[in-house]
Amino acid sequence: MEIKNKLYKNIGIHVISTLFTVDNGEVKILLIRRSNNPYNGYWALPGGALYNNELLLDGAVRELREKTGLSNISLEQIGIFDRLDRSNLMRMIGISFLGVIDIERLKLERITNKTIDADYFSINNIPEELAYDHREIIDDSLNKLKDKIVNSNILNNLFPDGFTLPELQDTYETVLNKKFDRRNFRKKLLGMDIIYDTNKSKRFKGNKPAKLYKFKDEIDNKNVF
Amino acid sequence: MEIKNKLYKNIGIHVISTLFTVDNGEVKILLIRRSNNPYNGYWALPGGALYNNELLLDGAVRELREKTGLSNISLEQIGIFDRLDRSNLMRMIGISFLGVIDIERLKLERITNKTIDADYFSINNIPEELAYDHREIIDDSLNKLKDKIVNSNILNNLFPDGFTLPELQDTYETVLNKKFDRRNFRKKLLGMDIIYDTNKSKRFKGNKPAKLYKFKDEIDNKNVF
DNA sequence: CCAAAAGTGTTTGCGCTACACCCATGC
DNA sequence: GCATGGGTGTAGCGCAAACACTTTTGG
Repeated sequence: MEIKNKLYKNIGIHVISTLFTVDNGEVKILLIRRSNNPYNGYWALPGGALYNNELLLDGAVRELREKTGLSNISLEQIGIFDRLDRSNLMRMIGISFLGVIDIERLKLERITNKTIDADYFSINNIPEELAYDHREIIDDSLNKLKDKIVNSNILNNLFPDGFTLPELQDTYETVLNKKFDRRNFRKKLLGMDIIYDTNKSKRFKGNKPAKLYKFKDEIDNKNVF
Repeated sequence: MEIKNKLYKNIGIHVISTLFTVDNGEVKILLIRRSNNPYNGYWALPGGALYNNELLLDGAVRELREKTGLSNISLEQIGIFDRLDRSNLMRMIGISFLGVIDIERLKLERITNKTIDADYFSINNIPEELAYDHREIIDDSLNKLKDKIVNSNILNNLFPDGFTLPELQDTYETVLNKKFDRRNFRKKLLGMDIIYDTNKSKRFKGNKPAKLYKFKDEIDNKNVF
C-alpha cells in the first residue's frame, strides 16, 4: 500500500540529547560545533535524524556517539518539540533526551574525539545563538533534570565510583539552587532506604575520609525533596 | 536540498488521544471502531496521522474531531511509542495525548455522530484486542491521569459547572482507587488555595445543597495527594 | 596541635490522620 | 419528623526543620 497524500510525506524525527554534568559548583552541558549546513559553525546539542528502522533511544545513542565519540551513556526521553519551522529542510519533530555524565569522562572525550569540535559550557554561560531550537530544549531539559535527581538514581552516573554524602549534598544544592542542613540531609538520605554503603571511602586533601554510597537500583515513587 | 538517504524517508507520526471520564464510580474511556484497514473492525483510540504542516496538538484535536465529532477538547501530550512494528504501512511514531470530558458530553456525542461507531468503556472492561499498541497507550495514559488529577486543574473538564466537594472526593477515590476521610479531604482542598467557591450550589435528591467549587487556573507545584 | 571537613542527637512545630456529632433539605 | 447526605472541630502522632559540638585525618 502506497502513501498518496502529500501531507503525510516529508516528516522526519530529530533525536537530540542534553548531557549534563556538575562540576565545581556549576551545572554544565555538552555542546558540539556544527560542521555543515544548516547552522554551519553554530554550537548545538548533539543529535541528528532518526533512521526509519531504529528505536528513538537507539537513534539518540547513535547520534551521540557519532557526534562526540561518547558511548555507554544512559539516556532518557523527556520532551517533544514540534514547531513547524524547526528545520528548513523538511518538517522535523524534535524528540529530546537527557543524560548525566561525570566530568572526567566528559573532559577526556572532548580531547580524544577529533572529528568535531566539542566543549562543555556552564548552564549560565551558554553561547548566545544556538542551532535550531536547542536553547529551548536545554531549558526544558534542565527542568526535567531537577525532577530526575529527586526521584530517580540518575546521579549514579555522575559518580561512577559512588558519592560521599557531602558531595551528593553539594550536587543537589548546585542543581536545585537551594541549601540544606547537613545533619537533616544525612538523616533523610540514610533513612529513605534509597542508598547503600559501598564499604569504600574517599579522602580529600588532609581530612577525615568519607564513606562512599550509591543509589539503589529501584527507588521509584520516593522523592528526596 | 533533497533528502537522499532512504533511511530518513517513510517516517510518519500518529497522534492518538485517550479521553477519560468518570461515571458512576468507574473510569471510562472513549473508543471508536475502525472502518478501514489496517485493523478494520477493531476498537481503537481516536487518532491518526499527523500532517506535515500541522502542530502535534492541532493534529490530535483534528483527528479527535474527525473520528468522533468532539471539539473544544483540551488535550495534553503525554507519551511516545516507537516500536518498529507499530504499523505495517510505514514507520509510525505514536505520540499520545490525554483529555478529560464530562460524561454527559460524551454520551451526547456518541449518539449524534453518525459517521463512525464510538462508545465508552470502563477501564476494567476494555475489548480484548485493540488496534495497534493502543492497549499499551491506554495503560500509560491512565497512569498519567493519576498524576494529572493531583497536580493540575484537569478535573475542571469533568465538571463544567463546578464540582461539590463530595463529588470531587468520589472522583479522586475512583481514579486513585483509594479512600479518604471526608473532613480531612475538605480541610486539605480548602486549605491549599487551589479551588474557589463559585457561589452556586447543587442539590441532589432530597438533601442539603452542596456548594459548587472550581479549580483555580494556576495550581502548579501543588500536589493534592 | 592545628586546620579542615566528616559525622552525630535533640527539641520544636506543623501538617496529616483518626475520629463523632450537628445541619439543611425534601418528602 | 425522618431519611439523606452536607458540613464541622479536636487531639495525637510522625516527619521535617532548626540548631552546635565531637571526631578523624594530614601536615
